Order: sequence, then C-alpha cells, then structure tokens
Amino acid sequence: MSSTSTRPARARSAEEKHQRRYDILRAAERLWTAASYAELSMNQVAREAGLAKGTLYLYFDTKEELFLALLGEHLHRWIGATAELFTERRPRSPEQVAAVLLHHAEHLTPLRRLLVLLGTVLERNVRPELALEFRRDLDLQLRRLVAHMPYDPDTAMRVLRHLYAMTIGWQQLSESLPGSDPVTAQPRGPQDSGLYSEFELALRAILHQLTPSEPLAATAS
Amino acid sequence: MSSTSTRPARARSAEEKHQRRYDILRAAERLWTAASYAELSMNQVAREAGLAKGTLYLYFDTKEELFLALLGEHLHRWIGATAELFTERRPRSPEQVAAVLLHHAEHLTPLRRLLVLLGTVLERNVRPELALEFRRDLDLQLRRLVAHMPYDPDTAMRVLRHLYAMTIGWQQLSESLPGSDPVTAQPRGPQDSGLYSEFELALRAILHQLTPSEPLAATAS
Amino acid sequence: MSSTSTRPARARSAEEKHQRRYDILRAAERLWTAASYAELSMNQVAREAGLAKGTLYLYFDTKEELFLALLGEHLHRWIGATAELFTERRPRSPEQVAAVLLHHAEHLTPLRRLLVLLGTVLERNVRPELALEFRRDLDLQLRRLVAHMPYDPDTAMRVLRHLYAMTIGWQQLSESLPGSDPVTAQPRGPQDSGLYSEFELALRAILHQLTPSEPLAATAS
Amino acid sequence: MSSTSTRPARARSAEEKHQRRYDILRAAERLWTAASYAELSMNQVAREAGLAKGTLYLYFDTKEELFLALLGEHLHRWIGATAELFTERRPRSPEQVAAVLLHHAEHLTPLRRLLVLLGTVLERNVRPELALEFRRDLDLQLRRLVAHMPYDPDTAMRVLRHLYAMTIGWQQLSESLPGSDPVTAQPRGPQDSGLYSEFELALRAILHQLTPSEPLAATAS
DNA sequence: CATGAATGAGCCTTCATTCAT
DNA sequence: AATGAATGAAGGCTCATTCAT
Repeated sequence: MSSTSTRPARARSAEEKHQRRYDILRAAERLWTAASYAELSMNQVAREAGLAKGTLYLYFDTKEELFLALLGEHLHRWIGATAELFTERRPRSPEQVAAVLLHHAEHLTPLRRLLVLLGTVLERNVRPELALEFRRDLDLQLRRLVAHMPYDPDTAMRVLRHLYAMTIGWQQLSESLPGSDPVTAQPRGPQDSGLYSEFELALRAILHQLTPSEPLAATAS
Repeated sequence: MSSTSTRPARARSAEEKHQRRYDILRAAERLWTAASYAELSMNQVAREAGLAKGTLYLYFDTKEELFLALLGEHLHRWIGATAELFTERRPRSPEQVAAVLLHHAEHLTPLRRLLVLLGTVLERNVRPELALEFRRDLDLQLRRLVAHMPYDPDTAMRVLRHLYAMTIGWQQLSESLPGSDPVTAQPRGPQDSGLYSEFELALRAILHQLTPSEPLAATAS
Repeated sequence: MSSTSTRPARARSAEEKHQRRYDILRAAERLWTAASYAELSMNQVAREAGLAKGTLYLYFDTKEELFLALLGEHLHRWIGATAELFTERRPRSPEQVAAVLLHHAEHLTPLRRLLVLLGTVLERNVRPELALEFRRDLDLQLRRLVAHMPYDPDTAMRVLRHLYAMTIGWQQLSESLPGSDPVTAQPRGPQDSGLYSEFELALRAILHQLTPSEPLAATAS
Repeated sequence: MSSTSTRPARARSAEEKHQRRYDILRAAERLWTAASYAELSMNQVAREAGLAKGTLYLYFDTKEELFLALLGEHLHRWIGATAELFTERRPRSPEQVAAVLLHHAEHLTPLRRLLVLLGTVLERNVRPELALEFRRDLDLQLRRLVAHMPYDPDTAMRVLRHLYAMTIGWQQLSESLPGSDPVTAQPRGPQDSGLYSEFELALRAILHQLTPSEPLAATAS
C-alpha cells in the first residue's frame, strides 16, 4: 500500500497504465528485497501494490513475466548508470575500471538475486516471444555499455561476463553463510577479510589479467 | 525408473538398504540437474527412482533431509577426491593448484547448486541434531582439505571460497546462455574462448593474486 | 451438491458471503450426521457444498475451525431456543422442566457429538484467540440459560450436565442398535418402551432427584 | 515390548496362537488407555506387542477387528465379574444393586471408551459376519447377566440399558472437560460434587424409578 | 508363522490463475 | 479496467494394508 495513496481508480490513458505497471513492479521490488521468489506470492505483491490479485494479471501474464520485467528494469538502470559513469570518469587502470563497475553496487543486491533467478525459474513459464525479446533487449543494452568501456568490444564483453559470474557467485556465497550481503557490506578497513573485499579483490585480479596495461582510448561517442 | 531395472523388490539387508538409499539419491540428483528445488516434488523423485512416494519417507524423514544427504554426499566426494589429488601431485604454482582444484570439476555442477540451497531451504525442516552433525562433518572435511593445500590455512580457505563463488557464478552464467556447462564443457582448442577457459583463467588470476610466489612447503601429512 | 442448486456463482456482498459460509456449515453438518470427524475430509465437505476444496479455506482457516464454528452454531441455537421456552412456559415441576429441555431435542443430535469433539480434536489447530473467544461465548450463553431455569445456578448447572451426559449416552446407545435416533424418534404411544421414553424417564428421575419439590421462584428477567 | 519377554518365536500350536492374539490385545489395551483410536497406529500396537506390523494382520484382518475383539473381551470380563457378584451378594435395594453394578467400575474406563467407538468407528470396516457374531455373542452374555439380576428380565435389561447410556454419557462428558475420569475418580467426601458422584446419583435415581420397592426373588441358578 | 519394506490412497493445505461481477 | 471469490492442481506427508523374503 505504501506510497501509492493517491492514484486514479482506473488507469485509462496509456500513461496511467504505464504508471500502474510501474507501481506493481515497485511493490514486487520492495518485497523481493526481503523474500525469495518461492516465498513471495502474487497475493502479497497485490496487497503491497494496493491492488487486487486479478489486476496484476492485466499487466503481467504470469508471475514469471512480472519478475522478468523487474529484472529487465534493474539491468536497464544499472547499465545506464554505469555507462554514464564511464563517460564521466573515463577510467583507465584496472582499479579505476573496477571502481566504476562497483560504484552502483548498492543497487545491485536485488539485481544479483534476479539474475540468479534468470537461470533457474524465470523464462520457464514465459511466452517464448517475450523471452526472446528480453534476450535481444539485454544484448542491445550490453552493447551500449561496452561501447563506453575503454577496451575493445570483445575484451569489454569478457570483462562484463566475469563481473556477472562473480557477482552471482559471491551473492550466492553470501546467502549460504551467516554473514550478510557481500557487496553492499562496507569494507571494514585495510585488513578486512570480509566477503566484499574478496569480491573486489577478485574483480581487480580479473581486470589485470584481461586487459593490457595500456587500455585503448575510450570509444564512447 | 531409469537405470535401476534389476534390483531386489525389497531391501532387506543393511547393504541393500544402503543401496536403495543410494538409488533414491541418484534419482534426486538426476532430476536436480534440470530443475530447481522448489520445482522438484517428492512424487517426481519417487517416480524417477521407481518407488512409491511413501517409500522415500522410509529413508528420509523430510524432503529437506533428502537433499541435505545429497549435498553431503557430493561434498564428501569432491573434497575426498581433491585432497587425494593434492597428496599425489603436490602442486606448487597457481597453475598447478588450479589444475588440481578443477580436476574433479564434473562433480561440482550439482554440488554448487546444492550449496546454494543450504543457506536457503535446507536445514529448515531438518532434525536439529542432523543439521548440527552436517555442519560438523562439513567443517571437518574442509579442514582436512585445507591441510592438503600448499598454503597456510587462512589462505587455503580463502582460495576455496573464491573457487566456490566462481564456480557458482559461472554455473549460473552458463545456464543463462545457450551454451552448455562452463566447467564440464571441454575446452575446444588453444584459442578457445568458451566459458570454461574463462572460468579457468579467472581462477588462475585469483590464485596468483592470493598466494605468494613461493608457496609454503606442503603440510599434508 | 444437495439443496444448493440456485445460488450466485460468487458471493460478493457480505450477506452472500455469510450465506456461503452457512452453506458450507450445512454441508458439513449433513455429512457429520453419518460420519465421524476423522473420517470426514474437507474434500467431501467441499463436494457436498458444491464448491472447490480451496473455497472452503476462504471461509475457514482450518478444518478444526470449520467444526468449531458448527459447534458454536448448534450451541447457540439450542441454548437460545431453550432459554426462550423457559421464559414462555415458566415450568415448575420436574416433568415440566424435562419437557422444556427436551423440546428442541432434535437440535441436539449433532450437537452432542460435536461437544465430544471439543475436548478431543477441536481447539488443537485453531488460532488461540478464536478458541478463547469460543470458550467465553459458551460460558456466557450457559449462564444465560441457567438464569432462565427455575433453580439456583448450581443446581441448574448440574441439571444441564446430567442432560448432556444422558443425551450423549442415549445417542450412542441408539447408534449401536438397529433402532433410530432415541431423542428425535417420536414416542409411539402410552405403552411405548422405545429408547426415547427411556431417555425421558431417566431425565425425569434425575430431575426429581436433583431438585427440591418446590423450585425457587423463576429468576428469568 | 513390556512383559512379553519370553515367548516362542513362532506360535505353532493353537494354544500358542491364542496366546499371541492375547498378547496383541494386551498391547492394544495398554496404549488405548492413553490414546484415542485415531491417534493409535497399528505400528504402535505392533511395537508395544514386540511384534512386526504384518504379524498383527495374521490375527486380525483390520484395525477395526482388533479393537472390536478388545471390546468383546472387556464386555465379557465385566459381565462375568458382575454376574458373579450378583450371585455372591444377592443385592435387593436399588442402592445395593447400584453398588454391584459399579463395583468393577475401575475396570470400565477402557470399556466405556470402546463402547463409544462401537457406535462410531467399529463395525465400519469389519466383515459383516464378524459384526453379526459380535452382536449375537453380546446378546447371549447380556442374557446371562440378566438372569442373575433380582428383577424380571425386561426390567433387568432396561436397567442395563440405562447403565450403558449413562456410562457412555458421563464418559464423554468427562472427556470434554478439564476434569479427569468420572468413574474411576474417587469420590472426595459427602459434599463431593465431582462427576463420579453425579454419575452414581443418576444411576441410583434411575434404579429407584425402574424397580418396584420390593424386587423379585433373585433367579440366579 | 513372522517380518518389515513397500505401497498408494488419502489427508490438509497453498497458491497461481481464471472469471463472474 | 478492476475486483476478489472461486478454482483445482499440486504439495509434503501419513498410515492401514500387502507381500516378497
């Protein structure tokens, strides 16, 4: 119910409909932060959005589609923000690149968990054409990000792939352990051996390995 | 039903019972490869094992216990095999250590997904004493493995943690892509840029980063 | 399905919902007449009510709650009707009191069996606050009834206790025999030696025993 | 397992078989004292008897048959003991008769609860010929008892019927209440208003009502 | 005769989805 | 467009009964 107090009873215009869809995704996101996919029922999402259960199905055909949309949104957001940061900072050294890639880490917790879902549950009960569209869109966005990175496209893509794998891996590791979020968690000093610094350290090691000491000139338009 | 065609109708001896338990775990494993925990019903496991639903409950008190046993098995197997390999080969360089750690990679595919479960679902509906026993056993085994590695215990544990995270991450990555298993998949030549070699490359980079150029003398007994 | 042929497909208004709840209770009651609690499945109740299994759970959280509601209903009904009858008739002699107590005997058949359940199964799987409310309500109603009886409260309560025990006992006896319901069954004449008259005779004997020849002035308000 | 330590591994002779059947009934009886019919599994009975589950089914076709046999036994025992007591004491007044009828009350708790079962669950899943036989045997025994009572047969049977109904009724009442066993419970003094004395009081009232002040001469052979 | 592993119908309950309103 | 009552497949689990040994 939170933060959607004033709102038209019915979404008539396209814009209102878009807004309603957005509200639903926000509700799902709020719950997603604290509960796993299986634990999270459509009923809860509906209640959180201040809507009836059936209404959700006007905007999303299945539960999976809802969460796939949520994933798309998060990816979009992160890629956009990171691309922008590359343009602003024009990082060169592996450390600098790592810093850029990790800058929006705090937004990543839900994203990482959604990515894990992608390989597990999502796309299972989704219209094939939607799945395909998702893949295409993701590809497009990644290409856009790659264009902003100070490496040749192949290398940049490899870097992203490593980032992706490590992100998921450390996320899962953190969930298997009593400790909390590996990425959001603040490093606690130079001698910190927490999960976050391990993750960062690994990312740096990879970047050193993958990229020549002197990166290409940035190709961002 | 698959591959358990000849078998006594009833498991009378302790050995037969052990075998039946083993069969059930194998059935669960086969299904587990293709479906997530929540998707996988005891009914399916029973059918796959060629047994009735109720029979499963003669061998495992709950669904969680069944999967905890599966996890235990996999851990035991991989740790044992890898520890042995350390003893045999006594690897020194990061490359050599990486090779040992990856040698039994094919065992890891289900293992890493089971490990994810551990922190999420397993141990929820399990007799407390069993959960405790599991934790203790895991701890013991890890210590045993660490003792065989050519690093001081803390470093060795960090290495394992990185291996674990990367393993999971690349697993998930591979599942999100048309390509197949990143670890099991055979490298396809010197210029292969498949997921496997990326995974390996990353592991090597980490090892280089984590370990001093000159490892300790191996401490394996 | 019986006797609920015309009915809205969905209960929208509060009244319709109340009616649906009522239908479910009636269905449960019809089955309850012929089967014990343990034998009676929610599936059967649903079928009898012409509803889907899940629908029952929209109206009752658990099986126990459903039957607790049924018991509450019966108690309420019998106590109310009997209290009213005391007010109307103001009986004095044991015979007159017995007549009042037995007047609504047809309501008692399911009631007494439900009462047995109360101490055995019900309240086991019921929200504590509901159980408490039930106890309070029952107490209140009994007090109300007692207030209408022409005896001091302790004696009145003893009378009710005897009525209760005898009611149950003769109920069971009748079920063990080819004959039908001992209480509902109509006496068949002055020389009738059926179960019903035995029951009535016993009740009268008890009343004579328990109550002084001259009852108190009725205290009904 | 209790008290059946030495016993042949297999019952070969008819006598041994009878003994084994007896052991099973004793085990069921021990458990029956503390648990309801539904709560009591055949597994438990088997364990208590120190036998395997399957063995029970060599002696009883169904769970119901087992408990029907138990009921038969208890009835037999009580009727026999009470008939004997009538012969010994030759009671005349209602109080004396009541005393005889209640003399073995402490043995009756399981019997009463079995009688309740009779009208509820037993005979449901029993071979019809067995049910018939049970009825016939019960009838026979009751006639035997009646012959020892100091009333004409019809009156005596009525008395027994009342005893039966009240027995069941007060049993059920006691189970619905926090208090304990109504009959076994010791009266606690002249002013005791416990369930037991109520039961006794009711029985006396009935006897007074049913029987002429001067009973017939006893007809016991 | 005895065993106890195996069976499978059945239990209560949940929840994504549908559809009458 | 919105609702939320209704659905019913599916879930984990139990236990009286069967049957291979």
